[in-house]
Amino acid sequence: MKAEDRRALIIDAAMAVFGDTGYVGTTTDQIAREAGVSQPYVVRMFGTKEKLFLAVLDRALTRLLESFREVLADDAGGGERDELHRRFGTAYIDLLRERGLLASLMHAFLLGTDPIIGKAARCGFLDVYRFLRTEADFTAEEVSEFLAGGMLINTMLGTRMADDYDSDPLVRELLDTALPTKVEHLIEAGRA
Amino acid sequence: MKAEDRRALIIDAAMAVFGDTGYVGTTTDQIAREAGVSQPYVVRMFGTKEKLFLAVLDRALTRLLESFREVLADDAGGGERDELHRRFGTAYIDLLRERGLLASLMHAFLLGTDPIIGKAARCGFLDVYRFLRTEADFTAEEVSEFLAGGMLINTMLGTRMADDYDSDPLVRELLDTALPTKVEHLIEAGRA
DNA sequence: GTCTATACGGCGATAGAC
DNA sequence: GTCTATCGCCGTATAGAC
Repeated sequence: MKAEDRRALIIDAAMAVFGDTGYVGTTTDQIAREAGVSQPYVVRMFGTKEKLFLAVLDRALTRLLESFREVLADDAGGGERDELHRRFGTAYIDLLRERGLLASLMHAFLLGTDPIIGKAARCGFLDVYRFLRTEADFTAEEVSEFLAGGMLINTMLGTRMADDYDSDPLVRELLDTALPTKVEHLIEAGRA
Repeated sequence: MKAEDRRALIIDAAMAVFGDTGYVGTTTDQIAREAGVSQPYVVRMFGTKEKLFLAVLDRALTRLLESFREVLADDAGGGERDELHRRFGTAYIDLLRERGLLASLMHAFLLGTDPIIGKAARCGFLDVYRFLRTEADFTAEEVSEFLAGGMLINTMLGTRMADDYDSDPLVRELLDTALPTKVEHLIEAGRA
């Protein structure tokens, strides 16, 4: 297999595991096993664990903005404002299908004290903010509200709250209210 | 010094450091230095690092609900609904003064895959949800919106976004919009 | 391009003195 | 109640073969 394909494969594996157990809590060995390669090869290919995480972060942000740009392209300024917002919400929820993507993002957002990763995370968050504000023409209040909902979803994902969806009616209410669309994806993601 | 006082002191120190670098990213030695004691003593007093983190989590949740109950007590059902919500928001922002409290909470919320800490985090989150829903009489939608705003604040805290408050006008707009009241506390907290 | 073997450092936890 | 000394493990990274 070519290095480039292997690289993409390892990034996907890393995203999945980083999403589960965070940057510090994940070992390069876990990632290697997930990707079906040896631990030293993972390090060799990316230089350091830190650089691998940065690659995952970059991938996640690229996918996120890609999805959002698609929504914008499909819309083409014709429809109503509320409908557009709803479709951004749906696009976000759909990203839950890509294992570890939003979870890795969220973990990155809590690494602000790390000089390298922290800076990358702030820049990435701002890129999303800038997109919604300028390209999608949200007002500052609209962006804030949209991002807040997103962070609540990410938090629910992080707590694995969906694991208790059936056993606790309060959890059911919480998730049904917090999510803009149906909850199946989150439950899937939570249990994967 | 008595063990009980030392215990409280170490919990405070641990909250500060865990808030900065998370559960896995924090060493018991860092906590010990912050508390001005030896590393083995920290472990000795709490048994394990995990139990120490659980103590910090418990402390944070207790303080949070304490603050909220005060708001409710002061209000006594007299004022308007919106005003009460605003005061809950202010109470939340005030907790940013207690170093590492909200940040440690947020880190706990991303540890859902940990069998022990994850369960505690889910229960804690639900306790807050239950309080707002039943004691404070929020509707499910009101709770969801309130929590979403809180999670956005926590995320901004985690990214240390406030460090760029002066240098980037977009950051300024983001923080000014995302925070229900004035931003000074967060900036303080972000730079402490 | 990918592996095996291994060096090296760091961290949680224990032992035991004072 | 608190410290010093230290063990043992684990994880990243390197060396080098195939």
